[in-house]
Amino acid sequence: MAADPSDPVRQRDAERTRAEILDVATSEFAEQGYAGARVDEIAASTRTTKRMLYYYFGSKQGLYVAVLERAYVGIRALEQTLAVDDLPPARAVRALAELTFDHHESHPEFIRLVGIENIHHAEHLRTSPILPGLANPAVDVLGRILERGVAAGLFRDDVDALDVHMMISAFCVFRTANRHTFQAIFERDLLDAGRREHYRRMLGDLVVEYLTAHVGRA
Amino acid sequence: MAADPSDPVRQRDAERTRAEILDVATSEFAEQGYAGARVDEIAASTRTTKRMLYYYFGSKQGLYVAVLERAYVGIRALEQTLAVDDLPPARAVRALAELTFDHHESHPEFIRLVGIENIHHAEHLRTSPILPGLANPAVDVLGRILERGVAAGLFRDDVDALDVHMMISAFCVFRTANRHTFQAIFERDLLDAGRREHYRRMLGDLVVEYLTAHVGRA
DNA sequence: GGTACAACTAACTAGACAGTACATAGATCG
DNA sequence: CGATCTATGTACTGTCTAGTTAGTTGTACC
Repeated sequence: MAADPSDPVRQRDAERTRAEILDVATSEFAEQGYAGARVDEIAASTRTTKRMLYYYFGSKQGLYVAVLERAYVGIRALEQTLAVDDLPPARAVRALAELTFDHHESHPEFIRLVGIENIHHAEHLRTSPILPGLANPAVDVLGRILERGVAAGLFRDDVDALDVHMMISAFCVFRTANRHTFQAIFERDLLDAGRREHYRRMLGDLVVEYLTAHVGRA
Repeated sequence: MAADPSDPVRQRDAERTRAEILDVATSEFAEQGYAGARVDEIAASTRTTKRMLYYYFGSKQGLYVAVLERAYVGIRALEQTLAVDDLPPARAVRALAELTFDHHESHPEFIRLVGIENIHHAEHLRTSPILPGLANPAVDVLGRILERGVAAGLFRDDVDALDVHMMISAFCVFRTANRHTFQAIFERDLLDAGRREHYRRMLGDLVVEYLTAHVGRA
């Protein structure tokens, strides 16, 4: 539906047009994959035309990279709201894990984009000037929590922040990313609302039990 | 390279041709995704022509479903070799987790196919007449181990086999599936040979510590 | 040794797709 | 109130791509 006829006085607004294209492109790429997404389809779902898409983003790939960048930047901004430095270590890891859990659950399109990007060996992510160097608040916070936990003799010391981040991500990403094959094969919907608390606690237990195992005993 | 000229006497062999097409299609689909894979490209990497591909599989989608079916059937067959019923429960779960770990590490194209299938909401998997009903040896074995563990008072009783299977899969799938974005962002190769044992032990610890946490104490 | 069917090939086509040439209209500022 | 630049729209194109048409050749069996 290009050029909405119910809006006869077409206002110019570069930022709005850009943002609208990015919104539509995000869901189209997340839904269809990079190769499966259609530039014409994205343009048609916009109040503007395909020409604008090339005007602002240069190419299909340019648009895709812009979508990826915006998605990552948004998540990193959210991670920065983390304030768990006064919680005891075990409580803090659990809080962080649960924040990741909640975030991934409410941003399935981000998870899908990451999955798609992995299919393409992260080649687009790598070509982005900003993405590879983006700061990682969650991992930094995790690093400080682990330090405190190890210093207090509560946590094991043979893992680093990246390992624990990987554990948490793996659980949360799988639940969203592999939902469909899991349901088709096992007839269990991992995102069923009734199971949500179960999995949330399971993740927290998993991480905390692992970190505190056999420490101070034996 | 259709019609290899170094083989002047072209032998007819339906099974070989079929299998060769499936081999090539498996890597092409795993590498490029469903929409990104090119039928011409698959045909060109075969000793036969595109027409044969349609002769045997009807359509691009038919070929893709056949690839998926063969991949799943292969894995299920491998899972059936599991024999851990005489090991003590904790040892048995660890063995099963490590088998999944090893398997996923050595079959990245299967992991990729599953990821691709999830992008498409498992619609192809669902249309397959055999895939949704395929038996699941790993989950059955896991169920028996958990029963033994709970009965012996060693394991917690608030998880079922599917939950534990999910935990194990999540860890193993993430390591392979998200390898590229993880490396691009954190500069750590999750499949680095030097880290392999670390992650293998980490997975075993994770699952066993979780299952045995607070049981028989408190 | 002929016939019938399965296995196979080459060349083609219609439609889809990313990308573009060219024209024009709103905003901004003198 | 005109010059100029930014934003926008229409209509088009060359190429790629899944799928097909119209056959030919090997092989098993009578």
